[in-house]
Amino acid sequence: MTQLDESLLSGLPPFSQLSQVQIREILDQATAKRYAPEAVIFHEGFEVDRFYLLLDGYLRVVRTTPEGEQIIALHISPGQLFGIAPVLQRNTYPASAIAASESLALVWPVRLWEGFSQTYPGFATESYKTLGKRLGEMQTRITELATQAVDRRVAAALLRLIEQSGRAVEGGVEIDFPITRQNISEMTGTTLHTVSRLLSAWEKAAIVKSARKRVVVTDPQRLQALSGAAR
Amino acid sequence: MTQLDESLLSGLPPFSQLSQVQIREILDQATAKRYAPEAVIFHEGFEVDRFYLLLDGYLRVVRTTPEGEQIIALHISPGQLFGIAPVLQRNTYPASAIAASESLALVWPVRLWEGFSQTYPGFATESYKTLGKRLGEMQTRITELATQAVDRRVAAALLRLIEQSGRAVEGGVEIDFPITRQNISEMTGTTLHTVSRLLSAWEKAAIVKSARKRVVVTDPQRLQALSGAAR
DNA sequence: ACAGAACGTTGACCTATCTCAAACTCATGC
DNA sequence: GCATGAGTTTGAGATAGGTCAACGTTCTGT
Repeated sequence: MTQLDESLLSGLPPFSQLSQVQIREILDQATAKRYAPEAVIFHEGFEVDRFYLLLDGYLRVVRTTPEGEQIIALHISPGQLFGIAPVLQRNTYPASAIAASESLALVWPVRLWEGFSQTYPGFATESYKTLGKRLGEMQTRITELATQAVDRRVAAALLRLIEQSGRAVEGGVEIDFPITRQNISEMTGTTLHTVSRLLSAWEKAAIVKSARKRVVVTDPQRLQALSGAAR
Repeated sequence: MTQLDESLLSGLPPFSQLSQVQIREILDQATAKRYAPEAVIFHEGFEVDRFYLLLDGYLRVVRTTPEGEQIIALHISPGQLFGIAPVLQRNTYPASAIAASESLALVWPVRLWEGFSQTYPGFATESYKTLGKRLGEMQTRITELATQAVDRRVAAALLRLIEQSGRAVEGGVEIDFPITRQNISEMTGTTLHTVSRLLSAWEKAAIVKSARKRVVVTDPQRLQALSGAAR
């Protein structure tokens, strides 16, 4: 196992207030793990035994209905803690995490959580912030699902994706991981067919450009307008 | 201002591990406040300056869309902490709280939060648990909104209501606060018309009995079946 | 006791979106 | 380099549930 470098963590919010020595301690207790696309990192309903930090790649956090339909609760981008169910005093994961692209994460056993939050200033605080953001986002999702038409929801979802995990390419911003029509439909509570039709229409209107598993937003302005943005 | 009695808090989870003396301290810093039905307790987007414990009554936690539509995120029943945005390091409330019935709450200034969580064992932990439950519930809502038909969502919403705030009456369980068709539609992302039609149909089928602002579930079994319950 | 408002019901119609179906296009592994 | 399957596109038809409209019922305040 190669020694991990302190610079991996020093810039990240949960660790930014810590000394080199402290970061070293934290790293020495971590294991680095690599996940292939579509690999399951943890399973909904399973005992919470680890918590994670995503170093590289992207994850989908997914719930599966009794009928086997999936819905994507949120995406995780590099630098974020995830699987932080321990903060909430939960002992099972509320959703599954699946690698959307080749991903690299640090992993700690859950028994270290308590110590980390007590010993390292900012660590607990940052996790709560993360949680607060996610909660807010979920509330927004609920509001959208309850009140907005499909086209708006899809537009809003795409905007959120390029916001959180966009990569500038010539002619626009690309979603930085493989994403299918099906995936997008699972984020917005619709069908892949409807998503396909919308993307086709928007491609004709030069708002997006898409190919198999790839989406580039070329005109965020117009997309924003389509999302019914209130600002 | 009348002196508050320790027994108000001693049975409640956030305080159950505390001594009489500690509970006294906490109470002495609290203000009791009464709210008429439809009174706004705090406003979405406003500066977080207090946190609350509901002693009696029921609240709706509500978000308003730019278009002015409301959606009900959750209900608060007696004994629950609410307005606990400080846990999440937020400085604005993510939603508004509105009294559904005549309600009574204890109120503390937000600056006491830190001290409470550090001084009183179990206080912080319980708030996290509450949060964890709400997060889980929200995820369930999202899943439902994204995948279930309206009748199932309404059935599930009614079941949740009688679960969390049901009162046994002869012939069934009644939702213990005034609730309109409009309210139910705001919980489920539909219209008051559709809710009215569903309730009418279910009344004919002897599953519910309802009157103006009142709903009694007479056959939870059948409602459960309608909700597409997976257990 | 009455007027007005708030809440609820019901019908007719319309349309956004889902379902079903078929065909097309890549990418991958053998 | 070809076959297979995963991902995507597009059409036609069906329908759940929203919209519009009108009316009924119960509560509230004066």
